[in-house]
Amino acid sequence: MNGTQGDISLAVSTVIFALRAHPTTGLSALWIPLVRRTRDPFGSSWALPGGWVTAAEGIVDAAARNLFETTSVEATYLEQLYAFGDVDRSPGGRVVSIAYWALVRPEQAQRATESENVRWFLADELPPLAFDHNMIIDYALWRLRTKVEYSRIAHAFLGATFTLTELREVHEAVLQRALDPANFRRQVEPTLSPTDAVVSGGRHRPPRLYRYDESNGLVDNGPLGQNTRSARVGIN
Amino acid sequence: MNGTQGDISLAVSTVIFALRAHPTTGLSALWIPLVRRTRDPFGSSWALPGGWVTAAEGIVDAAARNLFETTSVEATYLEQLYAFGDVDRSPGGRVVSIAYWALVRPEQAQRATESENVRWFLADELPPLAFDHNMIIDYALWRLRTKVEYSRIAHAFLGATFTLTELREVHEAVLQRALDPANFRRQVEPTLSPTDAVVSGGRHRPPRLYRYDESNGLVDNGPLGQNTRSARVGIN
DNA sequence: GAAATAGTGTCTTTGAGACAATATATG
DNA sequence: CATATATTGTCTCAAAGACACTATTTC
Repeated sequence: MNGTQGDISLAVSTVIFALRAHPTTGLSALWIPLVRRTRDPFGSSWALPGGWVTAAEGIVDAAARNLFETTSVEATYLEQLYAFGDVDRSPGGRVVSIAYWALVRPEQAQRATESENVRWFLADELPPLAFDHNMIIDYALWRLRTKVEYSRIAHAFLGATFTLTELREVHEAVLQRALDPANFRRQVEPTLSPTDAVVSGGRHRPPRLYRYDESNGLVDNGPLGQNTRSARVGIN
Repeated sequence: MNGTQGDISLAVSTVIFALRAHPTTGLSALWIPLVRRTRDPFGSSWALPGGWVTAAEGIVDAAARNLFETTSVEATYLEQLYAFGDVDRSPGGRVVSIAYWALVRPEQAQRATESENVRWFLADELPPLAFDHNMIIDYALWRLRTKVEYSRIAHAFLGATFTLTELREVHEAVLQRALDPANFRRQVEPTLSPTDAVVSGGRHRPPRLYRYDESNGLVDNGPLGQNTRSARVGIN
């Protein structure tokens, strides 16, 4: 038995976050790549990358595939955000969209090169987008900012090793406020493993490099932990 | 343009929580109504109430409708839980289910009378259920228990006015541990409005009745607040 | 006034945050 | 040794929790 519907289309869309310098302040800030639509509805508007779910793939796989196909990016973290299913959210047809949000590292972000159809926008300065995509991004931003405060999600923006200042600057970029270096250190250091290496070259005391203690996951999503995708962090 | 799929069915399922006395301890505990399946797959197994999403209704409306049709219950709180979309989660067909969770008050819970096809189970003592419904319930339980600690969601189990002991017993039932009455009072009292009424009749000092300060919502779901359904609490 | 729950007071511990002080590189 | 950031130390304040104590009703 296959239900009485069949005229509902199922799509996925993904809010992709990466950190880059803010054009005016120079500080690290959140950016999002958007794609230009080529057809109606909302022809030529900017929209979240996404596409249809095929029968042969799970929804999280569909999100990862669409993410890569539209932006050439592979995410280090990918989590379901929310399913949007109001009747009138897509003019001209009934579409239920399952939204995901993703975090990518700077190297990956560079792969989503700007083009006629892909452009990066500051997460807090978006133009009006197609469909309900402004609302979806608002919600993803809220979730990211909330989650940075009670989990180690910030790690997904960084490589395998990092200094405490680098980690702090990720938090500052996401939360949009300065954090006290001394207090920040005391909060996160117990969850980290120091390495033997330091970063020399600056004209000041060289900071130590840390790595995450992999024994605990990045985020506690309860019984759903396994449904969230986290790329393995390189062995070194 | 309608996508390249069309062989994916979209369903909703809802985890309904109500409080009732535990059969052995007598304390308040979480119960869930389940429905017996009548067809394969999983014929005669117990399953979450739910059904197909029709093209004419939003997904949250579909959840509310299925909830009522299968159990005669109207929820005071209804929130989206998660979209489950693994390829193999439903033998014999591709089904993506959007799960919701609901809280109902005791009066409403009584409307879901036991029958051959509807039975209430203790949330922590469930038999093996159809599909991935055990996992869905585990996640709903986790979300409820997490949310009780940082929001006022417990209110959805109670009427318009209540004593602090009644509210504390809701928290205790959900969290499965005793809470100190004095400390509990100090934590929640600032969010409540006292009424002039007290409850007399017990052979002890009569407790005051409180109502919620409606100026703040039950839960902060960020930019999605409006997508969550809360029944209005009666004026009195 | 005995019993039972309602409600208040108080002490301890813990964590967050502000901010001073010390450490160690480079040039 | 001047500079700049790294790292440690210390103080204050607020919230959580344990638990003693007082208040008010019914029987």
